[in-house]
Amino acid sequence: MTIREVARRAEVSIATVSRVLNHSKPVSEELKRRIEQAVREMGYLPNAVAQSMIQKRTGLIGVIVPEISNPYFSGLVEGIESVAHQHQSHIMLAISQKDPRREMDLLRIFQARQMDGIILAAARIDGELRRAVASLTIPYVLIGQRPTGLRALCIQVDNRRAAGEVIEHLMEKGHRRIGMISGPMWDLASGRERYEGYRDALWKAGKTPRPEWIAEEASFRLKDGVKGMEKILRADEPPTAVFCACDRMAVGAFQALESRGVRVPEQIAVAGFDDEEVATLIKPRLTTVRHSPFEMGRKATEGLMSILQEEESSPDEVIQIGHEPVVRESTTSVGE
Amino acid sequence: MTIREVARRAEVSIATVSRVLNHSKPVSEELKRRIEQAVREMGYLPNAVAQSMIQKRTGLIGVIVPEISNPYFSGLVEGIESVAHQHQSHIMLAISQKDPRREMDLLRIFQARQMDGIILAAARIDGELRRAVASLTIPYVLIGQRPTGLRALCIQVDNRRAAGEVIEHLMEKGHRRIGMISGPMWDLASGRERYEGYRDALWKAGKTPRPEWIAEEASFRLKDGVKGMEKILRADEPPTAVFCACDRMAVGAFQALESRGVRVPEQIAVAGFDDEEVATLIKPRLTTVRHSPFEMGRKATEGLMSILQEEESSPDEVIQIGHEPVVRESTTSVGE
DNA sequence: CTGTTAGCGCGTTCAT
DNA sequence: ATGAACGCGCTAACAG
Repeated sequence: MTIREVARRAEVSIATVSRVLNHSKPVSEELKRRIEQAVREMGYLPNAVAQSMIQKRTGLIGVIVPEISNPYFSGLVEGIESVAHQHQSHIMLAISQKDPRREMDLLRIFQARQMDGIILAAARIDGELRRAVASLTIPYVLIGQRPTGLRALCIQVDNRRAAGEVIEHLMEKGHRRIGMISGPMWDLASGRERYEGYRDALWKAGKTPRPEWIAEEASFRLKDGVKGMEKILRADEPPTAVFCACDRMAVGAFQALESRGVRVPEQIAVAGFDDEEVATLIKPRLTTVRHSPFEMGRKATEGLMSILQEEESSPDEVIQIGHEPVVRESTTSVGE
Repeated sequence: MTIREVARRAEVSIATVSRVLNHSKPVSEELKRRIEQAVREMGYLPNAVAQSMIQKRTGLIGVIVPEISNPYFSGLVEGIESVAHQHQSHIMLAISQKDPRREMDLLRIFQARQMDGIILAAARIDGELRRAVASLTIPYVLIGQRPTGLRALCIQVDNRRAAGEVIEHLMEKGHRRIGMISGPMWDLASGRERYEGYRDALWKAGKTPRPEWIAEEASFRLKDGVKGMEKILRADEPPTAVFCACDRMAVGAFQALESRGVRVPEQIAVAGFDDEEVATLIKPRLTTVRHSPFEMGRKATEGLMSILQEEESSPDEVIQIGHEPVVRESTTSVGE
């Protein structure tokens, strides 16, 4: 079923059919009628692959995320898709499982497949992957981090500042011994930034947290929160408040505290990060930082689209997405 | 950057370059060496769009889901992607927002874009959409439902049976007055199936639930669970156990019960469906039905792939995905 | 083994 | 306003 068959049926040339289909040039009412009828009768659909080849535009955005069963990334993808849809574009979604080699492969594949642009939300962009990104020949946007020495549009949350605000909140509540359950420092860039925000906020207040108050776990899962809190509770003089790198770990921390009979927030205040749905489902409800992965996805895609339209090269810009501390019952206590 | 330039640089014909790149025909070591060197030096990448056009195979699977910020669908997509990846294929992901018109548009677009196959996880497939699916010219797999009069491969959970098992569990616990908080009957197909499983299980046991024990809410969200439970509590003689169409609604039911000082499971037992992560995070932990959206995605894609390879037409088969009731503290009580 | 050529389906000149 | 012919980048069939 090609344009040629439509042309034959309508007894016109393929050029005329193309003109009617694309409204590219005026065509007499008579021929237009015959062509539209033929198209309708045959249920003809233009081959988008052939169109892409000529127009040198696929209307496809390549999206790489480490995982998707995680509200952060699914929200991100939903934001991306919504803007792509507005621009008549579609997304090719690939899940890297945090594997840098797979991420590099995907960059190659997306280039070969002539994506109009790429949105990369990799766990960490450095080493070989950083070089691969740098040598990309198509427009791209980075999510969640700003790799050094890479001119690019980056969309991220100001993790450092947001974490600092949580710590300030805890200090206002009177807490002086504040610990943190952190994920791996070198996995997600945001992990390290949240730790630095914690550290610097204390530092600015003239405090230095004891090493025993800081648990650096192997991943960001719930069980790591459990382990982290258990570790912290073993300190000679445990902290009165603990900041967790993400809500999921905070839930784990809750569980560890509960199984030891430590009450939140009366004995230990707990704060998280991300404001996932679970933050309002557990008791006490969790103080955390709200931000919008959906909005990040939107902004990233809008940025990409404007690059595509204006034919700009990489704008080397960082767009910070808004965040907002949300105070709930898990930190209403006043420390010592 | 085309194959022609590579050929020129290696001083061979484009056909020879193609042969080396695709290992399709033997080429002398000498030429092979020169070509591979040229490819490396130029960083040449074959244009996958041009390849698709010739091979009549894009290596692309179109995936339609109503939403993605929902563990069910993100798990599904992750399963699909994992198998697609094994088969060197990629996925084009589209989010329909449950809009049947958008779903129909997407079917057209996916056909125009020459997808190798389509996986459709629509909320409901009927009316115009059902006709659009039926007239699809490319292989497809349906997720979560079995529309009448449609020969197709369908992957689903046996919602009826699973819901029945939950009810049986409740009856074994001694419950005789069992209610249900259901979502809209005509939105998701699974919603109705779960209700029917509930109804039939009671019917088989010779019981007929009172209408006041059944709350049919407008959607499957948490707040609908709250409303549903409030409604049920207004009954003259409230049930001693309530089955909820999904875990999220069960959480809402928990909240409604808590705000009224009704204790779970001592005064009312509550069960859910889906075994989302939250089921183990709330207290008491939720009795529910575990099944694997990831596995559904895998099975769907494997089915699709075998259709593609064997050139079979629609196999008109229903594959039931395993499920397993998970009994936790929310139903440990013994009813009256 | 290697090179030349003919399309894949379509948009777009260029004549008419 | 319309049609014939070319080419997008590549693979495959055909010669040599």
